[in-house]
Parts: sequence; structure tokens; C-alpha cells
Amino acid sequence: MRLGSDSRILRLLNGQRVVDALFEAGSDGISRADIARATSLSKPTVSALMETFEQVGLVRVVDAMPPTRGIGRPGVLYEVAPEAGLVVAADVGATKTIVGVADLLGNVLSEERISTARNADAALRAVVTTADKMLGRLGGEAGAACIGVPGVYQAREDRVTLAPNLPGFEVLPIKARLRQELCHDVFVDNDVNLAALGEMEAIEETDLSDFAAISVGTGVGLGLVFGGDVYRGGNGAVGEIGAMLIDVAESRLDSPATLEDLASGPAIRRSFGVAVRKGVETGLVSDSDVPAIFDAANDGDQAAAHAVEVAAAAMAMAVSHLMAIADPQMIVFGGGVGANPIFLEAVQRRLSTLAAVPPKLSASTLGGRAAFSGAVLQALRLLHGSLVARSLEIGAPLK
Amino acid sequence: MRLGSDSRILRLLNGQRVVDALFEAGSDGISRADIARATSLSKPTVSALMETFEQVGLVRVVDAMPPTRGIGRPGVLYEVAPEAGLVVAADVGATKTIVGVADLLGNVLSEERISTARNADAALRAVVTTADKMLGRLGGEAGAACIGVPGVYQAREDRVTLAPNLPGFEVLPIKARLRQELCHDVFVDNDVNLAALGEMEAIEETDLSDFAAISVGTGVGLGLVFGGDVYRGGNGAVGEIGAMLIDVAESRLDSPATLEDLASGPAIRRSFGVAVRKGVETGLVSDSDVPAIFDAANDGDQAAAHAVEVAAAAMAMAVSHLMAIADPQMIVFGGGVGANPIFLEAVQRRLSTLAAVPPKLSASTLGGRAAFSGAVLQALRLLHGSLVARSLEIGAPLK
DNA sequence: TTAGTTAGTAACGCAGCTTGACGATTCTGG
DNA sequence: CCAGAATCGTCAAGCTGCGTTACTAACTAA
Repeated sequence: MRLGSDSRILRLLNGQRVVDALFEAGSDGISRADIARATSLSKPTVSALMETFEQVGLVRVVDAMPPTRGIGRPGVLYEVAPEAGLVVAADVGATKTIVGVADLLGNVLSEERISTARNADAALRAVVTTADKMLGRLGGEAGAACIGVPGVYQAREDRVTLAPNLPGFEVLPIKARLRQELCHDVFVDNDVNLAALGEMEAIEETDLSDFAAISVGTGVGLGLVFGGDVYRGGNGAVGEIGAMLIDVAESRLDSPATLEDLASGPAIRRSFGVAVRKGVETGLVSDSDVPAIFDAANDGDQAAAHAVEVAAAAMAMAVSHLMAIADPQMIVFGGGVGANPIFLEAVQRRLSTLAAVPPKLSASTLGGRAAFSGAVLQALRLLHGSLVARSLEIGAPLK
Repeated sequence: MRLGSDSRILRLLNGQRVVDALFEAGSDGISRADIARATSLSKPTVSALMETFEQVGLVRVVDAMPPTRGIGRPGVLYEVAPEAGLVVAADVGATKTIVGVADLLGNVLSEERISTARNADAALRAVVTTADKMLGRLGGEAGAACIGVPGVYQAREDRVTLAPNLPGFEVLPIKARLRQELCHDVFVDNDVNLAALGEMEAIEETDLSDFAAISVGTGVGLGLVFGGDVYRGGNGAVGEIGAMLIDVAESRLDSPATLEDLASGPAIRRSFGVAVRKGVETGLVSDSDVPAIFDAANDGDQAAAHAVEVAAAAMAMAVSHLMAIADPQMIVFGGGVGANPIFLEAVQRRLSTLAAVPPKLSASTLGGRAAFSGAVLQALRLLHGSLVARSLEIGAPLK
């Protein structure tokens, strides 16, 4: 038996089209006649495929009969059975890890926050055991998995680099490990990249294909989505925007300053402290935390306003560079600092003086769950690619 | 007849695999048995496809019999007939336009430089008539075409914007026009993007998928290739790197300076002139041209060296930003200024102080023909996509 | 000259799809 | 209440394309 040239791949291709139509119809259901029209397949072909899909448990008849749909014999409505495929998604952060299981439609059936273990090996083991527990409770297997890690993932080497907070990643073949212990289709990526994907999907805007997410918290990270797919860069090192050199009038330091030196949470606190010590007026203590500084800046506190302005100016500069190079349609800011509306507004104000056409900015709507959402999405994409093949070729029930 | 679900698309898919194998074999030729092995198709299938391809003129038997290839009956060697498909490529520049016709293997059979007409409509008409003349002489039709334009091409609107040197582009549906007058498969893109593609292909490095080309001449442009494909950005406005704001210690101006203000050809001349007027030592006249300034800088002339350093520092800054954001595997410099080895070396020197891991830089090997080369390549990619379909479905001779 | 090896071809069967025809089911109008 | 129209789903027939098996053709090496 040759692979991929036989007439069986026709069945695969057509099956994919049928499943796509079913997903698009959603929980409203769709009749086989309608599928045939939507896919340009013949009615017998659709029926034959649907019979297989139903046997396998991938689709099922919608129970609730719709009242009436016009003249003629009414069609039997089918829908995707969401529980026919489960995916595992995880976001391993420096301190917290989110693990969850979602169904075929992306509904998160189970989700848990655990504290990240002190080394990579233990952290990964915790993800696997938590996921296994969830899958056991839900009574299913993982059809695909996606895990976000706090570092640069080198797909070729199957290693994570630049993850200083989590020792052990440099020598852990994370994908191979997960493939063995969780399921065959595994996707590993930088958490910021996945966050970008999650944020993009969360925005209800059509035709959004090129997108950037900037996370500002303890550090500064950048995730890019180009053409709907996560972009990793030639060396997987996209997103090292924190190291970008910024030179703005407000903060003339002796050595070149990076974006992270100017616009991260610690940088804002530092810069506020410097201003206070220089004697700039303030109503706060000199080691206030970031939200307090933002609120004070909003209320007219001078030292706080200065700190926010320095950060915003640096970020606006970085954004203008991002626009000049990659030209995303939209940029979402996340993280403790980035999602703060006061910060966002300051950046926007700065940008309007830098660029003729200021880019669309917005604040994250997902908060700390952005990367996890992106992981769910990416896992589902993986599953979609193998779902039909498994349903048709193996012929055994999916579960 | 339904489209794409019939068993006929098997023939299409398998035909594509066969043709791919033939292209890979090149002019050495390949036997049907070898194709069967390479594609995992059965021998009869390959034979049947090859018979059609031969009838249509897409492939032919290699005349020269190779001496001996080991034991057993020798196979009949086939090769792609390069003249079975022709593509038109053009690069419309501000002053010069290159038009050419290439065959299936990318050999440029005919190429001509003409001066660009003063408005877009006339410029386009000149491309079409020149191409038609060439095609007539070569006795073939265009199977695909690609044209590079000096501005931002908005595919959705089928309009070129930001082409100040060539009035009339804003209202010219260039793709629709060419499709009508030249051939059905037309690709339009920014000339800098195409140049990036051309430069990438010219480099004999494997696994090169993410790539940037920076053109420095009268202006500064950036072309990006991500994942092997030209990247256009969310609004098609990738490459506006000339407008990037740069702040380097050497050139403290009153207002924020753009990259183009600091590193373009005119900028270098201006900055040299300023230095001379300030009394910096030089052996040149104050309005020397750019190559002279570079040579003098290389020979130790102080004013010239200063001008080069300012430009190099600005460009190094821009490159470091590009690395932080898009992380290309390699950057090629083109254009009158960019390809100058003295400039490149100065940029490289500056970069080594900015980045821990300086990126790979190199000078253009294609010169002014980079965009044209890229256009040939892109046109060939288009043709590849339709070649097999046309050969199999229509059944009529290609020519 | 003969055995061994490889290339190409003919015949057959299988998988998958489409078409056209037909029964099933429901709505509408008289 | 009933006939006609419209739509859904299925059945049977025929087509296209592929792979397998078995065969012939051509060439090398001993």
C-alpha cells in the first residue's frame, strides 16, 4: 500500500472538507444535503463519510428538532461531538503553571493553576500528572497538546534556551518527553508567542492576520503572529524586544538603555524612586508599587507622572520601530504593566507625536490566561490536522 | 463536473509530485523507474503521467545517452523541456525598468532595460509591449508574470500607494490590467520585497527561510522573507524602515532623525558637507559623491570617515532593532550605498558593540538586478502552481 | 552463451466519486 | 382533506485513477 497517492487520500481530503463544514455550522447542526452544497461534494459521498464519522463518534445527530425550515422533507441535522477529541494545554510560567483540558470546540473542561516546580524536569512532570488526572476524570485521551514555556524554544534541537528562571530546560527534550508521556502530537512554544495567538483570537475582528502582542511586567516580551501563524524567527529568538536599545531624551543614561531598563515594572519603580530622591514632588513613598504609581500619575502626582512618561516614551519608540519593520495590523498590550489603561493611554499619546498614522493598540482582555488560551488554540489546530485521518484510516473509535 | 473532489485531482497531485521530481533531477534527466521510487508512485502511474506530459511538450527524452549506469536494462531518461513554459518578469524602478522573459528553469532568455515612462499607465504599457515583443520573438506565451513596483502594493485594492516618483499608480488596477493584457497569473509586489527574494535565492545556503534585504541608495528600503515567502505586513507597509526614528550620539539634531536622514546616499553627502564646513580635515571637495567619500574614508580622510561612521551607526541601530523584532537568519545589503564593502564593514563593526551575537550580514551579489531576479522567481512559483493542472486538464499543447 | 538484474508494459481488481433515478417526508393551496 | 411541489436521503450504474502481479525487453557480467 502506497501512501498518499492512492484514491484513499481523496476520502481524506473530502472528509476534511466535510468536517470543516460541520465545525463552521457549530452547534446549530447541519444536514447532509447542506454539507453537500457547502463542500461541492455529491450527496452520496457526504452520506458515506458521515456514516463513518458517526460510527467513530466524531459527529452525532442533533436531538432538538428545529421547528420548521421551509418546504420539503426536513434534513437530519448533525453536529460535531465536542467530547470526541480532547486536547491538553499548558502554560508554564516562572512561578505559576496553568494546565487544562479542552474539547474539540475549545471549551475548557478542566483547568488548574499549580505553582511551578523549581526545575524543568519536575515542572514538566507536574504538567503531565495533572493532565492525566484531568483526562482520567473526563474519561478520554489527549488527541493533541500544546505547552508554552518561558524561554526560547528551539524546535530543531528540541530544547528550551534562555529560561533562567527554570533550570534544567537546556537539557530536557521537552517535546520528545511529552510525546512519550502525553500524546503523539505535541507543540511547544514560547509563552509570549502563544499569548499573541490567544489575544488575536479573542479579538472579534475579521481579517486579522498580522498581529503583535507585547507583554510588559517583570520583563518585556513580544509575540508575533504573521498570516495567522505564530512567527518564530530564523533562530527562534523573536521577542527579544526587551533587549532593544532605546534612546529617549527623558532618560539620558551613561550607557545605552534597553527597553526593559526603561519600561518594565521594576524599571518604572526604579525611575520613580530616582525622581523622588532628586526632589520631585510626590505624595507617595519612594518604593511604592507599580499600580500605585500609575494611579498617582493619573491623579497628577509629578514624580509618578515622570516615571510613567519615561516608560511610555520608551515603549512608544519600540512600537514605532515595530511598525516600521513588521507592520502588524494591531498590537495588544498584556502583563501587569502593559494592560494598565493609564500606561496604554500614555503610550498612545506618545505615539501620536511619532507616527503619522498611529497604530491600533489595545489592552489585553485575557490577562494571565492569554498564553493558556493560545495553547488551547494551537493544540486544537494540531488536532484538526489529524482528526479526520484518524477517524477514517484507523476506523476504530476515537476514544 | 465537481471541482477538486473527483478522482481526477489524484492525477493532479501525483502529477505535481512527478514534475517536482523532474525539476529536482534537472538537466541530468531521470528515468521513470527512478521517478517512481522518488515519489512512491507505481511504475504504471508514472508512465501514464509521463506520456501525457510528453504529448503536451512539458517533458522530453534526454538525447545524450549516458555511458553506463550499472547492471540491468538502462532507463530512458527524461527532463523538463525548459521552453515549455515562459514567464514574464519586470522591475519598474523610478528611472529604469527591467523587463525580461525566462523559461521554466529560470534561464533568462531575453532581458531589456528601458527608461521608465513618466506616468504609471505609460510605464505599464511599455512593460507589456516589450514583453509581447520578446514573447513573439521567442515564439511562446507567458504562463505567469511578476512585476515589481516602487511603492506599496495593496493586494486587496489592487492599487499601488506611496509611489511618489510615478504618478498615476494610485488609480491604476495594475493586476487586473496585466491579467487582461499579459496573462492570467500575475503577481505584483514591492520591488524591495522581490529583491529580498532574489537575494535569498542567490545565496547558496541551505535552510535559509527567514531573511531580510536592506537596500540603501537614494532612500532606504527593507524587504522581508519569512518562511520562504515574501512578507507584506498587515497593511502591506512593511519596509518603511527609512522612516524609522534613530537617535545616535554622533548626530544630535534638533528634531528626531529618521534612518533615511542619516544613512541614505544623500544623507552621507550632506553629513560630509557639514563636517567639512565645520572645519574637519579632508582631501576632498565638499560636494563629493558617495563612492569618493567611501574611498576617502577607507584611506583615513577624517571628514569622510565621520560621514561614514554616522551612517553606519544609524544603520547598525536599525539592524539591531530588526534583529530584536524579526530575527532574520541573514541580512543582505544592496543599493549603491548598501553594497559598498566599506559601508558594510563599518556597520558590522558598530554592530559588534551593540549585540552580543552580531547577525550575519553580507553584500548584495545581484546589484540592480535583485528585484528582477526575485520577480523571475516569484513568477516561476506561480507557474509551478498551474503548470501541471494545465498540462493534465486541458490536454492541449502548452504553447 | 547464460544467468542475473533492472526498465517498462499489459491486465486485472479495488477504492472512491458522480450522475440520474426513485422513494420518503413535509409544506402549501385549493 | 387531498393533490402537487419541494426537498432529503439512498440505490444502482458507470467513470477515473491507482496499485499489484506477471510479463517482456534490454543490458551486464562471468
